[in-house]
Amino acid sequence: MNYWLLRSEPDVYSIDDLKKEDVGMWEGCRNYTVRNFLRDRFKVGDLCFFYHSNIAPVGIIGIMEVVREAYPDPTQFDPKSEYYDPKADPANPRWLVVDVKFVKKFDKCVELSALKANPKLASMGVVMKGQRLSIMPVTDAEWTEVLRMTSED
DNA sequence: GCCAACGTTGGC
DNA sequence: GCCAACGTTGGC
Repeated sequence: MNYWLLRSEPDVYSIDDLKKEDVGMWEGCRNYTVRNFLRDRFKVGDLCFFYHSNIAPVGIIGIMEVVREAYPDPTQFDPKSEYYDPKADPANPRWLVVDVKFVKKFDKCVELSALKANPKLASMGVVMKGQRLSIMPVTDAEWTEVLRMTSED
């Protein structure tokens, strides 16, 4: 199984929104690298960090689990959606989603500044400059280390 | 709101 | 297939 980090702006979709729904569709990814992760590497049972971007505090706020593997993102065909893609072909969809289930919300956000300050996480995608993917793989070691940080004071 | 960095597009 | 221009992202 794999570990992932999924970014979302809480304005658009927050961990509290996911908690309310319990199972949510991770919609709106419009990047081919991310699409390929979803298509090729996301498996049921994979665990994901939920990362809040753009609004303070920026950082990892909880955990979710993949409960359904990749299928076509319905928003690409919906002209009313902000994710509508006029070039998307229903016979050969470009964009995919997975379903994720709420697992837990951390008592305290593991902030980006704390991630950056931890030398063990120096190679973690999210702390690296210019790394803008909304979905990134997380290594076993990084996963364990971030979890350890949630129990720090 | 700014800016750096990167992905995507389109002309050639 | 290259590459410049443009758009978008995300942290601050």
